[in-house]
Amino acid sequence: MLSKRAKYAIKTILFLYENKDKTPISAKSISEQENIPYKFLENILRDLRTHQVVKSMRGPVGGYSLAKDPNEITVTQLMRIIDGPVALIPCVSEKFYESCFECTDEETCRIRKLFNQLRSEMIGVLNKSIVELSKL
Amino acid sequence: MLSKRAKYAIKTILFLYENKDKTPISAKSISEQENIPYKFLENILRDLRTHQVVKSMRGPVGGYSLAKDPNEITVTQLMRIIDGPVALIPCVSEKFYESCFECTDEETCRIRKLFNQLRSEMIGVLNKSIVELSKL
DNA sequence: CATTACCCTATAAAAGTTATAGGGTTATTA
DNA sequence: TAATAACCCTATAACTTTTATAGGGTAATG
Repeated sequence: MLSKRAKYAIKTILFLYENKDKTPISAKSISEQENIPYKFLENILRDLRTHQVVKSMRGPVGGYSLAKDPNEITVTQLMRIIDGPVALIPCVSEKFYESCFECTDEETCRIRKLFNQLRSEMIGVLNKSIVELSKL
Repeated sequence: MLSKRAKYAIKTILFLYENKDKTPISAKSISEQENIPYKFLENILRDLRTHQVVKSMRGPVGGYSLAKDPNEITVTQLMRIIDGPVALIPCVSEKFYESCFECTDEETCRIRKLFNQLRSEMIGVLNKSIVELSKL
């Protein structure tokens, strides 16, 4: 399951994109309009900032705006930043690989083959940019 | 992420299928050969039995065997029995639908559209039978 | 220089995952 | 017919992750 954190992150980025003429937008404002607990949102925004998806301005009239071309921001990226691996088992993850100690041989593991194929298909769907997502 | 429970379930069913000439097979034997904690396995087997994927025989020389044609047992089924929904958000789940109260309108929600498409693709990959999985 | 809004660390409440404990019941087979 | 092997069932413990909340610090605008 997608975590609420990740869902909030996607909603936040979509919101910033669709209101990019009004930026920067305060966390408080995002929180109210998207129904995201304020302090929880701040925490998420910090992650997004660390990963340079979002940039911030301090002081009154400060707030957040996208740090890069929205065509370059994908759902996959956001999921990886917030939730970690897209893959359903760690031994087929591209960015967060870990051997799963249950299986003795990765080369012949059928479960691994199936979930590797699954990961490919998932990324095919999720590699949509925020611009594309906005048009759905 | 796939839970260990689900992974154990898949391994168990695959094991029963590939040793179907020797059935019934005791939980103890499965536990040892597949490296699954015995009591945990019993618990998983109970779920599988309840859902008629597996049947059991008591007494000495008792154990477990597949309750139906292995061509009819799919990975999707096992995942649903053990982990619940395949979908990554509840509002697009076929078997475990729940409205996600964050979004106001399901019809227009773009996140929903994307994850609905994702679920379709996932099921396309995961609807493999144990027989097919065995051949991978 | 007061206000607004971002910034940061710590921690708590709740839920989910991964088992473990301890015993009860059934059916085979010696 | 009794010992034994194996399934059956409930409860709960240990651990991790998720979902926040608290409380204050820091920068920049008007």
